[in-house]
Amino acid sequence: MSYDECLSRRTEADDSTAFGMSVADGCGACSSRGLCWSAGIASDEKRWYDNLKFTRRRVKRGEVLYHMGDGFESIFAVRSGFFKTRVLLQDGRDHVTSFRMNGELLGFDGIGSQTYSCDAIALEDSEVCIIPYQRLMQLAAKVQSLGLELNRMLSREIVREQHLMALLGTMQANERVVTFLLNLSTRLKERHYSATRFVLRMTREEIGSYLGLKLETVSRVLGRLQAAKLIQIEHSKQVTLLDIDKLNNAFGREADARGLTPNVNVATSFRRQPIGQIAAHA
Amino acid sequence: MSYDECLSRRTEADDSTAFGMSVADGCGACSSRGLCWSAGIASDEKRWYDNLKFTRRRVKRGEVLYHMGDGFESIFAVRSGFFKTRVLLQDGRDHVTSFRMNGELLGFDGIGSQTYSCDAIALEDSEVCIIPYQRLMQLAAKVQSLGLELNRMLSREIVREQHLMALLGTMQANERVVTFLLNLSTRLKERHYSATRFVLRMTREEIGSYLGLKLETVSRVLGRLQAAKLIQIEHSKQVTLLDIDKLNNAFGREADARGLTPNVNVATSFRRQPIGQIAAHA
DNA sequence: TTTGACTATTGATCTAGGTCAAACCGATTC
DNA sequence: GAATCGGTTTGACCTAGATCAATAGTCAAA
Repeated sequence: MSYDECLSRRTEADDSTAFGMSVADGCGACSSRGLCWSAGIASDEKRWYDNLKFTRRRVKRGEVLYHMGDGFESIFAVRSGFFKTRVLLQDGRDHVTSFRMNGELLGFDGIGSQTYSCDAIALEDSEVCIIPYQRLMQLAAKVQSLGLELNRMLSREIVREQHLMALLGTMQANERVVTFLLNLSTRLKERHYSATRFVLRMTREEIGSYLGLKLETVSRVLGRLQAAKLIQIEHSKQVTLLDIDKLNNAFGREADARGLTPNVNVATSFRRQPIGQIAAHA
Repeated sequence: MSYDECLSRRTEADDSTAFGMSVADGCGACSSRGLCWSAGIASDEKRWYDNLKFTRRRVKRGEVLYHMGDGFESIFAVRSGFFKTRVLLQDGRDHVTSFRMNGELLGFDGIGSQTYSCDAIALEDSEVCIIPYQRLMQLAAKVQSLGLELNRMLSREIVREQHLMALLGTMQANERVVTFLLNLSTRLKERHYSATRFVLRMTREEIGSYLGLKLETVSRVLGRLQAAKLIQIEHSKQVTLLDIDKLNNAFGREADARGLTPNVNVATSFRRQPIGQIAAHA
């Protein structure tokens, strides 16, 4: 089996539109190119993945990409749109564990138990590439760098979650929200969107769940940041970061590429201050 | 290169004691056998790992196995003893992200960036098997099931952290501590230790850091659990779970094999009650 | 353009858990 | 056996953030 045959699908049957599926152009032509895979792929082996073709699936806003408990078959790469993942607790509580945008991957949680351990839900009309795990691993058996890259991606997800745990375990509400905004900003910038002006795709409640806060608290912190002229919010969703440096110095940090970094580069005395004082200070 | 040669070390030079290193007996003879690897290894391929031999390293209580920022070369399997991992924040705060016992693995966080992203510290005199990542991947290139198993382990770590995030994001202090105790209990039981009577290797502060609580709060919750006759504590460290079912029904759940499960199997009305009332109820 | 369903803001109040401080305890060490 | 030390317990108090409740903005459907 050639590299191509291993993961691409060329038969007419696959070109169906059941569940909104269709065959994508190859990874080589993808606008997310360089975000999903390429980072760690040895350059001399790049040619194999330029020819990859994945089945795509459209997911409407509010629709579920996969459910906790569903049998695991594929991981997914977000082509366009925006997702959240959440774990459900038996008594009805839930917790948002990640937000995923264009070029980011979903479904790693299913590999271990062959069953997804969380829900993935589209927050706006989205499209994903379906990456069948079995076929991916067949290919990895031939292309060493692919297996290594997959390990790296899994490991980075572990580190991302470690940072988020540290955020949940140690940070104040103010810091959490600022860290969240700066992390979004960084990831958008990597995608050549504006780092300072963007739309919050998720509700205050979803932000709160992600950050371990109540929606009212999120709203209040955003209000305070706005009052301090550190950010501006229009129509609840449209955010402008007015002073990234000040935000960074106050609570955040040069957020690194992957995930929320907990390293708060700030004089200790600042950390607990109300936002107004921070703004006044710089 | 044979399977054996790939990972075992037989030369005299390696039999050194620098850094307390020595060559272990093969995995086949290891008392942790079946905890580290075997779960997911296809049975027909088992023979290869029975012959694996890893260099070992002793780590004294309080010593660091690896530091955040150290170059990544190996993952580690705990042979005996007890470890914590923690992430450090620049301003001095830290957060404990896991406790590891016999048969559990350390160092996955280093794969992604080729640099460990946290510290691993022994909480008692311990011994680990050193598993050189490069050689592991060389072997994985030949033994397909090994690569698959590694992915599964990484994925399970992701799920474990998701559960911990849900704990940190949604649970009360009482629930957190009970969940922690039940999780320890489950893991000890898997290792054929007592599920009801065990020693807490970590301080109250470390428990608190892990659970996102202050040490005083941990102490108080433990005190309340004891007053409610759900647990007993001697000399601060020796814990006896007096009624696992009641603990489970109150806050916990049949904790699953890996990691802290957040699924609280409990009537909502219970969740917020002081411990005394819970005990009185059942 | 009105209706209705969400979602977000804002204020008033409450409380779980944090903070501070003192005392205690067991294990060394002098 | 006194002194020291790291860890733990316990009490008194305080506060960040939760809770509860009222209001208002947003958007889509009728």
